[in-house]
Amino acid sequence: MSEITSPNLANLFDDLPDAPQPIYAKLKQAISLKITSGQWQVNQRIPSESEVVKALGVSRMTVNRALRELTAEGFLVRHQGLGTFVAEKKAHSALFEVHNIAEEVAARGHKHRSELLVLESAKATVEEAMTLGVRTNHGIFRSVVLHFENDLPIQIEERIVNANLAPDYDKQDFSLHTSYEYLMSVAPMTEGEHLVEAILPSPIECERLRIKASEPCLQIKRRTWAGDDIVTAARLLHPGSRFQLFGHFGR
Amino acid sequence: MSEITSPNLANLFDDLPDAPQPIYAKLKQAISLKITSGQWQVNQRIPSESEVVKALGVSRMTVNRALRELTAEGFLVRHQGLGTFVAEKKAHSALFEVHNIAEEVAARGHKHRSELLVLESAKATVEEAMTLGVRTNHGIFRSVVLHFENDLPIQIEERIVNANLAPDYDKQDFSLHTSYEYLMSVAPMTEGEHLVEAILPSPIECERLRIKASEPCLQIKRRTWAGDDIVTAARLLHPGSRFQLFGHFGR
DNA sequence: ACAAAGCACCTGTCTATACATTTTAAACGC
DNA sequence: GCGTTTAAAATGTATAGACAGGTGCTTTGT
Repeated sequence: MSEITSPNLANLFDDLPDAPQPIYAKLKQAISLKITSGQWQVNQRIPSESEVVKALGVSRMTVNRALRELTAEGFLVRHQGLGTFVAEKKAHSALFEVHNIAEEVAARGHKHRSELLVLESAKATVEEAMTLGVRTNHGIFRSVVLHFENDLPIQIEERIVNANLAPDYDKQDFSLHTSYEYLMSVAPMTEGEHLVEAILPSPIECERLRIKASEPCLQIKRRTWAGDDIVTAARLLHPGSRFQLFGHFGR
Repeated sequence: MSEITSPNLANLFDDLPDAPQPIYAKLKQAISLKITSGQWQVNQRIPSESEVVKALGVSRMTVNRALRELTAEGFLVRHQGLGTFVAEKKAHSALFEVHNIAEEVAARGHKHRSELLVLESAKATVEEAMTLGVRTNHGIFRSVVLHFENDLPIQIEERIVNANLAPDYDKQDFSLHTSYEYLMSVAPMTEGEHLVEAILPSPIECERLRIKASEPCLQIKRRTWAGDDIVTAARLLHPGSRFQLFGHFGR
């Protein structure tokens, strides 16, 4: 609850595809985009319901529904009498925080850094197109990043990115933000799937992770979509001795 | 969409604590109770919004909110023009189906069988009480079951069960139903958490799973609650070469 | 000066109404 | 009898209005 002033609302609906969808859905999308793109910072106060009503000429109940659902999804925190604020944690990491390893490491009070090992642009091979689950001959980016927690390797992140949706992926400075953060800003994910396995990594990977050849690793393969388009396919490799997944479900 | 008739609504608010809470919340609680208690079966049609309005004298928007949120939470499925139905799948298995390995094996068209290795009744040790997260000196059951898929070991299921909630756990025939199925029938879970790790199993476990000592395994530790009471804590061990977890998330 | 009351603003909920869209079934025309 | 139209019912969304309750600032009273 640091900021009290509310951001401008004139450009709320910018950069939004004008696919026919309900007002509340457009509002949700616009607001979550503001948040994931970083235009609205964590703990910043966002416009009140009545402000949005006045600015956009919609009903308060419609705004209320959008804000309520975004709150349930973890984007926002609301306080009666005070206002609505951008939430600390991310919605989709309610189950698996590994989306953004930098954030998770920071949450444990540890130091995070990363090394960019590979970053290249290419036409997708047949195999990569299969992995992405898209029609062939898409332009793609491929990146490999090694993440550290307190200078100990914690994750190898291998990623194929749909160049159509993230045209500037190769121009990013991944020491400033993770690839996940950049991808969320240009193509916020709406769906995803992951596959979790226990494997023995390759010798090269063992070396990079500084582990013995016999140490099992958690491998998470994940594909994420924005609408109907696949955004990225990632393979995350964690040393079993330094990492575990935590999940919670409840009715 | 099998049943067309709607269940009775007179007793909707029975068995509900009359803590001061909003109408929509009471409705949600009452309906989810009908479902988890089995009074409303899967795929059964539930009363329409207007029926609830007439029966309970509340606004349709209030009913709509309750049903909409329960749908988002996976309890219900709604079809415009048709009605509202009890959802097929359990909410918590949307991510991890390993709750019921027998069902999952059957879904793959394979043969499932299991061997009961250990089944004993005891007072909880301090360590077990810690694992269960309850006050000490609870009566518990402990079981170890080996599950096979097509006669190949696929899971070691080690489990501690709260005897207060499942008093007849030791009298079950686990060749007829899995422990998960029995526990769901006597104490339907409302919450759970799991911890996923890649580990190297012990020599005994390697022998039971018929794997080499160097083969990594996926270990899932899971605790589940029914209301405020913990029901069971389980440790599930899967050979990495024969098993992977699949999850899906979407907005 | 200081405490109390008042007030503005915010979220939370509930209601009543309206219209759109989808589906099924009944009524109708031939 | 068969295809078409129509109507009813259900969900989906949007609006306007009302009141409750929480928070913080301002005004008022002493």
